[in-house]
Amino acid sequence: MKEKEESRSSEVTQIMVFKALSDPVRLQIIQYLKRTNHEVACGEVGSAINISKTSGSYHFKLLQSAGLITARKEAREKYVTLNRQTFDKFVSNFYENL
Amino acid sequence: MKEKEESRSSEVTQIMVFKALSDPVRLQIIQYLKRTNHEVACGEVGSAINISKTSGSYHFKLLQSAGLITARKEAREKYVTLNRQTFDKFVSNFYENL
DNA sequence: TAAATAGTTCAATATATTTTGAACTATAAA
DNA sequence: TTTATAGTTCAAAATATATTGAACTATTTA
Repeated sequence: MKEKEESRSSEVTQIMVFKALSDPVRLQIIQYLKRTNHEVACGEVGSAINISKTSGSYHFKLLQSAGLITARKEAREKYVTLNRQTFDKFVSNFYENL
Repeated sequence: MKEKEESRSSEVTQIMVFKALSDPVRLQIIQYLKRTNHEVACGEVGSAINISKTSGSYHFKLLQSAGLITARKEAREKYVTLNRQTFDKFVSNFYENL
């Protein structure tokens, strides 16, 4: 039987994931998202952790392309949330999958 | 009761660990070390994955300071091995510990 | 001793990542 | 319909990482 295709949004690699995780700003974003534990607008996160919107935009995009967050655009705002699947697949099981 | 001190070799942080893991050369080193599953000299790893000794030296040092490998110097050679503890603490349990 | 081997250090270069502000798009509110 | 808000894009600048070769230390072998 054919392997189930990961409905990959343009291919996430192990390195993309670790690179995304190796920045203090992005770690703060992730912590914030885990704490709130529900969709939040980028702007809310950004002001909570005190970064410019430009910088926020950069970091959210990077987290998204690493598959660590999913985003939904509603009108003016972009709501983001953690994507557990990627953490499970690339982080928690990293060693075993090596 | 006082917390047990992590006999830390000059403090490993979450970010150091992820930074160390977000490079293709270092991932190859780690894969090699996991496969061999016992002490190996840096030179052996280096030639297996085809990198210069200077580059090897750089990457092994970085992996070491991130606590991902431990090293033992015997005469001319430096034997390295993976340090499971760091993987467990900072990688496998990353999400839970956030 | 001389030559070879394993690794480190250094400074230079190359490359990648992050931050910034200005200009932009799209939606919402006055 | 102007003004405000949320977010993006761009190019420039700042900063951080990685690669290189030459010179080095220490150990081993001839």
